[in-house]
Amino acid sequence: MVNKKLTLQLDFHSHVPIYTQIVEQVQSQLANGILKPGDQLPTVRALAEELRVNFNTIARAYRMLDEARIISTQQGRGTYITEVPSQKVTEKLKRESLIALTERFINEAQRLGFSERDISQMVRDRLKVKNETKDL
Amino acid sequence: MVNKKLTLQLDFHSHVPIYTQIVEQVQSQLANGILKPGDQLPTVRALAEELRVNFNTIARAYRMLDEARIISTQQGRGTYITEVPSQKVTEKLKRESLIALTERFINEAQRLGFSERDISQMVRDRLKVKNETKDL
DNA sequence: CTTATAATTGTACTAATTGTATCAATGAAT
DNA sequence: ATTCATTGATACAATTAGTACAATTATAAG
Repeated sequence: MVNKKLTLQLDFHSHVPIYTQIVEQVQSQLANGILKPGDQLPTVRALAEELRVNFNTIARAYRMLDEARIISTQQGRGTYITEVPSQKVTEKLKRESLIALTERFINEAQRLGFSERDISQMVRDRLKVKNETKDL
Repeated sequence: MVNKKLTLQLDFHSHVPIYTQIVEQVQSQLANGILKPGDQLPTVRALAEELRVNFNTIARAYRMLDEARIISTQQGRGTYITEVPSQKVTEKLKRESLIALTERFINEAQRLGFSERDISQMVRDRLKVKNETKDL
């Protein structure tokens, strides 16, 4: 397998800045194993063109990921997922991914007009259903 | 279709405040389908200039619409009609989409390795945070 | 093989665009 | 005249875009 193309879903109407969306999704994909240590990310310009965004916006996201030691950006070479991210980092990443995932979920549900009660009830409900079918 | 220009009729002699007139007309145009979810509204300054009004008046109207969840204003980016599902969506459909949404969420979270406890705890947690920040 | 040059890539700094916050001025109602 | 809602003026903050630059790598000339 070559050139796993980084696929990002941006919501330009979201209140979440583009660079934050990029950061979150890269973190999530790393936590999920979609991205792996050593993988090269697209160049700031390439990704910018693909996402129809200014390359400085990508650069900003990369800088944030770099500061979080998640990627390593090297002028003139490219950007790569950091090798051997510590157990601590991956745990933290997973946690943050879950937070981001949960918030997206809640926002989506509320956008549909559901109350907090509805939402938490539904989560309980689905977890329960999952357990019951598993026990068959 | 691009750049549907927001057209507002203001009555400067009315005793109804300008910002109220703006709020009402945007609401009305949304209800009439003249404005649709995702549509970008003019910037506060652009609309202010067009209507010969101070941009703070526009900002105030936008803020009210934002608080009413009708639009989403984003500093540095712009203002958009909120992506809200129409009333035409039946309760049943909504329910079904919440189920689907919830199951996708749970599956994602479990794929990240989180337990059911983790997941429901995180949902409670995020809902709580949301409430607290709202009350500021 | 060494060196010069171009191409590619990230960085830094600045500007432009957009909404926010605060307070002052205006004007109508009492 | 006082009060209060409305509007305006000004300064600020956040996001994105523009431009020039520096580091690395690739390529070609000698």
